[in-house]
Amino acid sequence: MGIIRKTESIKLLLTEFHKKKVAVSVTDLIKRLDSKINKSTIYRVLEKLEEDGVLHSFLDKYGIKWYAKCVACNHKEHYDAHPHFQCVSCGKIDCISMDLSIPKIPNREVFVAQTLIQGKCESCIS
Amino acid sequence: MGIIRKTESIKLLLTEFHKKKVAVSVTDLIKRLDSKINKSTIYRVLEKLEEDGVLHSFLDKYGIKWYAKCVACNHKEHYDAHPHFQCVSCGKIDCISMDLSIPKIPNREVFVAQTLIQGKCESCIS
DNA sequence: CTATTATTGCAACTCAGTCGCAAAAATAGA
DNA sequence: TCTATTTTTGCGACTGAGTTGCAATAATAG
Repeated sequence: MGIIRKTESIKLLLTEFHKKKVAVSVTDLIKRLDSKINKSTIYRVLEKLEEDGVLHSFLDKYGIKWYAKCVACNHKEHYDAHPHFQCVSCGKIDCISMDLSIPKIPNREVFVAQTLIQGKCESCIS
Repeated sequence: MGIIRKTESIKLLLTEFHKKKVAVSVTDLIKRLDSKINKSTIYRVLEKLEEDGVLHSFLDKYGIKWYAKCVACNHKEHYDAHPHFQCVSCGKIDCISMDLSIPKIPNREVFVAQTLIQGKCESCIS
């Protein structure tokens, strides 16, 4: 169902994603917005923004949840076909605009494929 | 460094992977071997077997840790280039023997790519 | 402005995974 | 085979991400 009322928490969280082009981890949001929004609220708002196709989520290599702005997603088609890149040095994650074709597998019906690429980002290559 | 001594726990855990070709979640192993091996020991043994290149690990769509037997891995080259397939109905995970090429990305140094494919397995397609 | 309904904060909880430490088990060497 | 050494195990307590129920608060319709 998603967002019905425009609340302060929702505005604050949307601002976080407007000012950053990269993905943001929920744990990071909780730390930074601690004085302003409750942890449960953060989880609940992000969940709704994902339902609305505003954000998409995925887990990093540690199983931590991240969110990023959707560009081509909406609430009908929300497949996150693009891969995510996590820097092993600084931990930062970017959405890579690259359309990895979802592989077909015999005898199985494939819905989604999530790819997490690991390596060093531009700033961390010394 | 990996396994140094052949203990009962190690034998038991190796048996679990010999009799199954599919991946096994740590939580499942803990439930099934509860009376025989302590939870901490299970985590520690699996970690060592991964160091030795006997098993490889990955996280499923819920962030839960799974292990599977390595076929072409060893302690020097341990890249898990193959994708994993998780059935959204029964939760079972298989290693798919398909060599997805690791994508190259401009300005970044890429080490590993992990792909989790989601869909319905043969038994769950109705 | 008020009634209704969605949203929030709070505190307590769940559950996977980790850690320190003393006890037990495996191995090497005599 | 026995003993000393070192690894491995079990235990219990802990950590930290994410969830839940509920009462209080805030947004919206009318």
